[in-house]
Amino acid sequence: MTEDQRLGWREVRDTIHGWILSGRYGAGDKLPRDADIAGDLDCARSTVLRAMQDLSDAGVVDRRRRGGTRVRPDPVVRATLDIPITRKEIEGNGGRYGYRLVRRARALPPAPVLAAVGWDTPREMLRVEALHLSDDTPHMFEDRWISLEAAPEVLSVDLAVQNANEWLVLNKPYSRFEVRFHAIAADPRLAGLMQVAEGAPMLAIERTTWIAEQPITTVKSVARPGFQLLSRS
Amino acid sequence: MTEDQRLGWREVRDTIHGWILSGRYGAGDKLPRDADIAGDLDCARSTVLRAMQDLSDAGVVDRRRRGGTRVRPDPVVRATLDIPITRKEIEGNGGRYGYRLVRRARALPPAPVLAAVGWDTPREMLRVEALHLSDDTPHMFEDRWISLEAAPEVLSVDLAVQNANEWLVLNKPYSRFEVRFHAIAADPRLAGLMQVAEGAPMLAIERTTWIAEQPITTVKSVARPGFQLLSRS
DNA sequence: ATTTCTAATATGTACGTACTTATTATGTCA
DNA sequence: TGACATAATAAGTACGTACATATTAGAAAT
Repeated sequence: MTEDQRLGWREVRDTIHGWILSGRYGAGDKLPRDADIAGDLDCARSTVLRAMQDLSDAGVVDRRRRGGTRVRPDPVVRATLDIPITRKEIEGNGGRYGYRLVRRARALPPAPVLAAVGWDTPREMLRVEALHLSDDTPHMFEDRWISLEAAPEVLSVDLAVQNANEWLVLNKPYSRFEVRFHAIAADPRLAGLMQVAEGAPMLAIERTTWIAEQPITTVKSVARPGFQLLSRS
Repeated sequence: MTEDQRLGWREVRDTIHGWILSGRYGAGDKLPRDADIAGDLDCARSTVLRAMQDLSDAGVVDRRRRGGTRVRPDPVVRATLDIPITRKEIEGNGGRYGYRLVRRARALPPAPVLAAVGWDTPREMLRVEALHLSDDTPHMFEDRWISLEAAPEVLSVDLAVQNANEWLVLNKPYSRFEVRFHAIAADPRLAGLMQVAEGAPMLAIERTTWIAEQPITTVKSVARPGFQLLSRS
């Protein structure tokens, strides 16, 4: 009746993590080989491997093929956060979703946009500005630039009706993306669009997506004051 | 000579992801059983399992034990971001790290702090305010509350010398945490401490950690203007 | 019709083997 | 001493089997 079951990979992970937290292995120290740990804990090497891969994903240890496993010298807090489709987020909070196209124009991207997509020379892109509304009050403003090379079909989409974000999500898979978060002050135009005081602090989320090194779109979304991004566990 | 190797789990993952992106399986659709996919793609079920678990982690599909695998109806962008130890971040950017204790006092936590740690009734905590400096200019200000039940030893640490964050990282492992990001305006006191204009927009990062349902600490860190959090891939 | 039990089923876990691959020692030659 | 090839090593991948476990569909009972 005593709990003498074999260890599962989560238990193995927590055991190893415990060794690190207790100081038995400090920052930079080399851990035993997977095979030896497996022997000590009486489980299969593949179980230790799984445990170790989880610790590696969590940023607790570094693993290299012949170099073994070491405790990461610079512990980080690794947060995973989900950025939902704005419509879903609003509807999930019980709001009525609304969408308003503010601007749609072909234009040459300015320097910050070029930097975001990683281009040296400007090439014409489609610029789309839009407001997402929750119960008719502004929830988020987005200023988006779309590559006409990666997504020429977007020119024939009626963006007054169809939300550019959702069209892209459905039609333009990406292989790589980058997200930045920072705080900005509402300039007069943004303040007017979002119906907030000029200079109000707002959370900006900048996202860029690529497919095979070719940029698809870059977007700066600015959220309603009070908006929070949350990540648990 | 023709590339007729068996598929690896990443290739299997990308193949399945391709089915979803191409619309062959739409939002909410049920995918074939792992075993059938394994048969179709000529690989082991465990390889499909691995691929599927990756897609599940990435938020692309939902898996349930007897219910099978379905395409997630609400695609999300899942970003993983590393929040480094402030000292490491400053030193990594080539700055000289400095630390200044602003306040250290026992106090009863106000409502927002109670809400963050999940307490109903206030119990005395240690409040620590500190500035992190890069080359003597303010980089980040933190307002921290530490549970005296979870970490009574902190009372005997000289926080004028030792940074509370680093002491906690080294001495108080946590099992669960929560992070929030939002934008705030600098109030007069914060503006003075951070040497920015009153009302300047700043990125606030609020973190709370628990060990076995017992809160350890909650901290609100406010970063220098221009500070960005970045997440790739 | 509603609840409760039971069986079927798809994913999840664990194991052990065989083989691959990246990386690091080390040993040889110039 | 340094450059370069070579061998040793530890993690990574793939597979197949056996079993565990959650969940759901359907049958049986109320």
